[in-house]
Amino acid sequence: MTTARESPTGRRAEQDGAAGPIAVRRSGPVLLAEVAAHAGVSLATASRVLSGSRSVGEPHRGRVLAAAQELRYTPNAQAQAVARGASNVVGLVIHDVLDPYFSSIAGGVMRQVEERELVVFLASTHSDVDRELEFVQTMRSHRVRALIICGSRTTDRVHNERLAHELEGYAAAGGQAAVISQDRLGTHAVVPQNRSGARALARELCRLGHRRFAVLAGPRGLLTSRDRLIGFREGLTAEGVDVADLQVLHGEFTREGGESLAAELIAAGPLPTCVFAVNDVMALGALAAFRSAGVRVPEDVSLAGFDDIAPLRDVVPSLTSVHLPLEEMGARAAQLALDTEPQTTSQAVKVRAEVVLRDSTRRLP
Amino acid sequence: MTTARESPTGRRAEQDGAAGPIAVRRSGPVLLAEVAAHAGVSLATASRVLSGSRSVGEPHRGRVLAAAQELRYTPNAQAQAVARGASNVVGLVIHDVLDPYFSSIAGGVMRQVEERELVVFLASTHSDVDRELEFVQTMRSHRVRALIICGSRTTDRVHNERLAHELEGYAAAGGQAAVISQDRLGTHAVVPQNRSGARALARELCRLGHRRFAVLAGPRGLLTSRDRLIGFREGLTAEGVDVADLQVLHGEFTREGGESLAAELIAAGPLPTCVFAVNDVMALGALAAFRSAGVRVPEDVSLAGFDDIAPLRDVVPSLTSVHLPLEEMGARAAQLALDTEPQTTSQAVKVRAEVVLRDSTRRLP
DNA sequence: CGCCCCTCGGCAAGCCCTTTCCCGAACACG
DNA sequence: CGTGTTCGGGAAAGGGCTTGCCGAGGGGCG
Repeated sequence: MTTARESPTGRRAEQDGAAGPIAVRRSGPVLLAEVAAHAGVSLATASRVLSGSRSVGEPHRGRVLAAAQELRYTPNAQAQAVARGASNVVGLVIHDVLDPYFSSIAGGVMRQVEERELVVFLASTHSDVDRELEFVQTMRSHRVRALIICGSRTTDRVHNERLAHELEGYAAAGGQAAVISQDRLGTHAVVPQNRSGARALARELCRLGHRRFAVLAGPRGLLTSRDRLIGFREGLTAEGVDVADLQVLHGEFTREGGESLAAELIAAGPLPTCVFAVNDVMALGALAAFRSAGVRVPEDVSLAGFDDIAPLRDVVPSLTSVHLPLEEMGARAAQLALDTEPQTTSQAVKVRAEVVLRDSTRRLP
Repeated sequence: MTTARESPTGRRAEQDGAAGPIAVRRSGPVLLAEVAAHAGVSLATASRVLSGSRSVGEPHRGRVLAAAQELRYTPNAQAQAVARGASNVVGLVIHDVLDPYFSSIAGGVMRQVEERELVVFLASTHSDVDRELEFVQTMRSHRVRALIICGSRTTDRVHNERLAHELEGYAAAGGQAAVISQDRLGTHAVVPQNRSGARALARELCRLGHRRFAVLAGPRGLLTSRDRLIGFREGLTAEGVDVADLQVLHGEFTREGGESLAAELIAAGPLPTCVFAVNDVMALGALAAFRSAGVRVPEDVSLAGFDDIAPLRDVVPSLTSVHLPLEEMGARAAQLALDTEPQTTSQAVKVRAEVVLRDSTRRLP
């Protein structure tokens, strides 16, 4: 022991002779070369022992291992990635970790990633399309082996094209990408059945006797919101409800959005018998708004959401929603990106949406 | 003026003889050398233009930029990190993304990280101490510039020592670390006032007239749980409540844990007037258990938690808890790790905990 | 007993960048 | 017109690691 510091790895410090205010730094990480020297073998041998790329005879093997342990050697993963030409990191781009929808998906992705002993780069866009683009760049620059993007498709043509372009660039550079909630990007895709889910929900609500509805929708440009709205309309029509009467309010895709839209709805006059918030986060906001306005759910108005996010478990009244297997969606996307051979044609996985009727929607007499 | 075409930067495929814009789409990322060749300048010049490390004359500058754009060049961040000897990634180790406590903290960390244009490696240990250790290794191996660990200290001496050892190794290799909820590890630390927060809570509950309490605690070895329990006891004592009567049940630090402990409590016989769950996730579990057993909160029993996690907003009755500024804690930890000069003595930040009385705890007549 | 093949170390040439060093050209000034 | 000073560009030396290739030794087999 105690020899750890004397390794003669001369840096370029020798040049400036005595004049150098720079001390003998040698404080950085331990190098493979030092391990090799310590063990009295060549660099190559040390490398082979530690990365197990080829068998190495016992005497040397043991010495290298011992040296590595003693010196507390940690391989430089960056350098390894460069040398091997392949990294073991996965990129994950979501809107926001704080949103249970995204954190559930992230959870699913991470499970898969961990199983394969990879690491994940997490980036959150906070719903900013430019940041999304930027992150694809970043991830590509880090040469992530797989990239999973969980955004929401918009009608913004320019952005869609740019994104597709970036992803194509990423794929051309040899990466695998999977996108959740978006297709037509030339990558693997995991897409929930927004439309048919909403349609089924409309049907169930109609069967409970509802005829007058309001929809709290997200921004107009958001396809997820739009699909759900369209599906809901279709469902109503199929049940013989006149969709001309349907009140549709557009707002932010957030809790605050739901809250203010619900407030608006209350202010606007007589409530419909049932309100459909196109996602659960908005539904929770709406629930809060109703509660603080003294509107009882479901007695005064029924309320349904979409996604079936985790925090719903603890809400009273329990919220009717359309269940999406969020973790599974994340996991599936990760599998697509990680287990598919590059160059394979991209797959699109449809995820089933299932209506779950709970206490927030009552049967009308 | 030489045509500068002589650059023999041939790639491994040099089959198409003279001239011409590059047509052969070699798979894999575009290299800096290709950009340089395309622009007709040297590698060094291209590098300087793209990383802005030194001024480059306009004619060349423009050509390099154009070439990079045309070829869709993306620098290899890994190689850059190796060459520069510094990476721009931050490691974040938490227990579980799905747990709102951790995702809030993660949110705070990410905000700071994003502001600085860095990226984060996220790892979740699922409360497995060995994985925690392993991840510190991994992060170190990736040479993350800063490492933030958000675990919970246990009484497991061996593990604590190992962790301290790993972190010391990380620091010795030049990294900055900050730990949330743990101190004495020789790193920066952000620690909530668990004990005094619980003490204050106990006081408030006593002032509401409660005298008979039960505590739903986490695993015995978890210091976070233990500190809160101790603080709670202290608070009770200060208010003249005999802690010998205190029922303490230990279980998992999760929703299920809270749920089954509450069920146990119910089964055990007459309920105390107030139950303190040492964290909110457990409190939510307990609430569910009470509800399904027909025990009304707060009429039949008062319930208080700790942490004030986000989903609490939508729970009825609104839950009394001890507020911790979770996002801020994450942000603070990130700041400590990112803005402090290496070699500085490590700082410990105490985070204030504040009792928030809500509807789940009623005043006794 | 000789041959061949197989195992295992080591050298050195990569991987893709950055950065230092150095030199020629361009500019200012006396 | 010479000299000093930028300034900009190229070549080459790293940065820490992997790996193709060669050669030396050792065993199995004919």
